[in-house]
Amino acid sequence: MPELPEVETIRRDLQSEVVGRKIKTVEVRNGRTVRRHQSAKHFRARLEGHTLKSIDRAGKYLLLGLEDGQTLVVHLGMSGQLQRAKNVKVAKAPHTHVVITFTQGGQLRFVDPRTFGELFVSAAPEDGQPALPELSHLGFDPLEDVMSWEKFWVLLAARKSGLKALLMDQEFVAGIGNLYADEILFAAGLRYDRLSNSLSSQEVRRLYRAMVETLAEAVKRRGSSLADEQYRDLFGEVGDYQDQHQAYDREGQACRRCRATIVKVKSGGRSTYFCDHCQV
DNA sequence: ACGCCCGCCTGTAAGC
DNA sequence: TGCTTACAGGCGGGCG
Repeated sequence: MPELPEVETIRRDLQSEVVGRKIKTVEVRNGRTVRRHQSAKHFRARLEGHTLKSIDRAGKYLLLGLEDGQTLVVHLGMSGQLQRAKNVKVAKAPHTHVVITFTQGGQLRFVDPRTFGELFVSAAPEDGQPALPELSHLGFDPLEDVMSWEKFWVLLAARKSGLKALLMDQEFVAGIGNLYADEILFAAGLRYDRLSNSLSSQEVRRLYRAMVETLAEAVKRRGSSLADEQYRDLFGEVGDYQDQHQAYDREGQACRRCRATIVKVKSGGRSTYFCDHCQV
């Protein structure tokens, strides 16, 4: 499932691949993907003829800035992929829902079997108005918005939530999903159900450091691709970080730190993997 | 305020 | 072998 490291990997590649390109045509092959818009026609009309100027990221959202101030927002959901097709004649993968054709330089394709992903265009901000009101609910970005651990402690203490639920709450911190929440909590040595207002200063520092370092290392490794997952980068390549996983999808295997057995429980309907010995 | 569940989806895999 | 069920989970909404 694409989380912050996977989205950031795609963002960096998009920067060299599509910035400066002009959109000639947009084909919507599955209207559900552009469900925020009144119609596929409306979505197309806002993009055609415009040039991609910048690529940013907010949590798990990709922000493709256009020269007129609009932003094409992409969320990959569970199974979304962006594919760079240099040649428009290359056969389209099944579940290709949106195809953006550039005036020169091929296509950008959105493929998404489970259709949880979406694309929408956010209007250019009016004078004095904030950009991207659709994403105003997002909390801080763990890689972009650096903060002191003391500030992080204040944020944690203001909540009385289980740590995993809090890490996955996009209004608290943006970009962490089920997989990286488990990896971060393993690295921090903290259980998923520890309450956020129960941490010592040492534990707060460990958690902040684990969050930043785990995500940064996963970006370096171009994200995680598991056997039953869909994640592929812009060029169809898998990531390398799955080899570094300490907890996620390792039920019954030996903890790489203490050799105890990694256990799996359900929490909030989601699978949670942890070491009952290392994580307290 | 918080935990938990559902519905939205499809592909894969386990179970009977 | 073949059908049915479970599971994967991001997100928004609802409920207790």
